[in-house]
Amino acid sequence: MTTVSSDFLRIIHDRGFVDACTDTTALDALLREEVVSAYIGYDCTAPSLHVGSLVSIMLLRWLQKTGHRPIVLMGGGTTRIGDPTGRDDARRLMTDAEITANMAGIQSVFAKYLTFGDGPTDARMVNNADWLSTLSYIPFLRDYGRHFSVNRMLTFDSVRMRLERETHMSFLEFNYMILQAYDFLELARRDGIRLQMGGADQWGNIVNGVELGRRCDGLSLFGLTVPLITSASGAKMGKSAQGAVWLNAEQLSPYDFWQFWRNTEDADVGRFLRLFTELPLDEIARLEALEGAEINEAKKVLAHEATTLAHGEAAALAAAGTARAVFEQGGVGEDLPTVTVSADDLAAGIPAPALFTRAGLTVSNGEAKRLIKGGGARLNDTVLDDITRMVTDADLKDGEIKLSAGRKSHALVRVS
RNA sequence: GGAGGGGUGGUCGAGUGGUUAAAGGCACCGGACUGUAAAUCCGGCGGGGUAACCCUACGUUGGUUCGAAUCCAACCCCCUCCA
Repeated sequence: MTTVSSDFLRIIHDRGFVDACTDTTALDALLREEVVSAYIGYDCTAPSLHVGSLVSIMLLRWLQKTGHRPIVLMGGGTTRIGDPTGRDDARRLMTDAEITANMAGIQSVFAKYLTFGDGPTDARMVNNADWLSTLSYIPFLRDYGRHFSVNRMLTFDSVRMRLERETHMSFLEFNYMILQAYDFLELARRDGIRLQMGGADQWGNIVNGVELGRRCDGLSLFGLTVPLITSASGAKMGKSAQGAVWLNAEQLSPYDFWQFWRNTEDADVGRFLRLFTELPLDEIARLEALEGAEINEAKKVLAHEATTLAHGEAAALAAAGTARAVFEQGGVGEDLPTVTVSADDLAAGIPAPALFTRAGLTVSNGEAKRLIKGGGARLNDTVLDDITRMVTDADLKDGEIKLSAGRKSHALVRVS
């Protein structure tokens, strides 16, 4: 491994953030000399970001902590094109209204991880719709299109994969990499941004931007990618019992977020502690050395630290408290998902499968019945084996009813 | 524009007139074993119904037939070759 001496590169190397860099030595020198502005682009394809993006967010956080300036680029313009990277079919074109709504959700995530403002190392947020949507076709082609070799573009993974698999790729999508490259040039011109970072799958797009900067303006730009994070058993990271692991509390409760980290595979604990927490490396080394059931302590630390960053310490402690009550004492906790039913409904009796669905533990009555038949459903911690069972106010214990789907998913029913 | 191939469930991929809600794999959800881990094994895996059963589904729309994912027609889209 290359020896680096700048704080930023040293830390991110040691913590396992670096997949590839266009010129480590020169970037290291630059980082020692001046405050470097670096950006990462995020497309607005969903109303929040999920843990897949968290590695890059932590990277921006370290950048800021080591005295540099992080720039968050919202892909308001490029999202209208659709990045073909890693996909073998075109994205559904999104409406401007969807993109705008998604952008608002994504912006709120960054406020928790970065300090925004006007100071030299304060983070800033920019939107590429500001310059992309006003481009004129002919001038753009003459000024920038001539720097792109189609022969070369065809060799990039994102395009080659489509060609090899013989799946359709529209000219619209083909242009994505050109626009992303142009973003880098535009940001370099506007704000002197020198470095673009991103996921390993963005390598080709990033290199295009570095080269465009050199060809057009003789700029010395840099690219750095972080590895795609998969779990030790090979699965793409980011699934919880409720689906994707979103970073917004509205999409995924802090309790479920905490649970996601608590359920990390043993083999991933050390790596995840380095990537997703800011604990000192010697402390992490101690935690990951724990054996057998002891390593659960390390998972709790991971859950606490990661949840504190995303949702604040109070939410992390509350989640831990609920988890302790539910898993270690077999009780209930305030953070469990709650559904309220009317007193009349409950007095009349609610079929158990319907109640499981209303509580969000199952998505349909059929699934709830299957859960019951399979022995995975519990009512107040007692296995429920009758799909015709009616749940009534007689089932209330201390004013609530605890429903469980499997060992890990629980919900509370209360009367309004 | 011409010729040929193809569009199947979350995904990959079988299936060419009836027991096909559609083989198999993956993903996912339960159960057992555990440590709220991994691996392994078992079960489930469109919707509604206690059930009998009903509804929806194999690119789209029509048609043939007692009966269609399977046959026919038109249309849409993708791939390959030719011009």
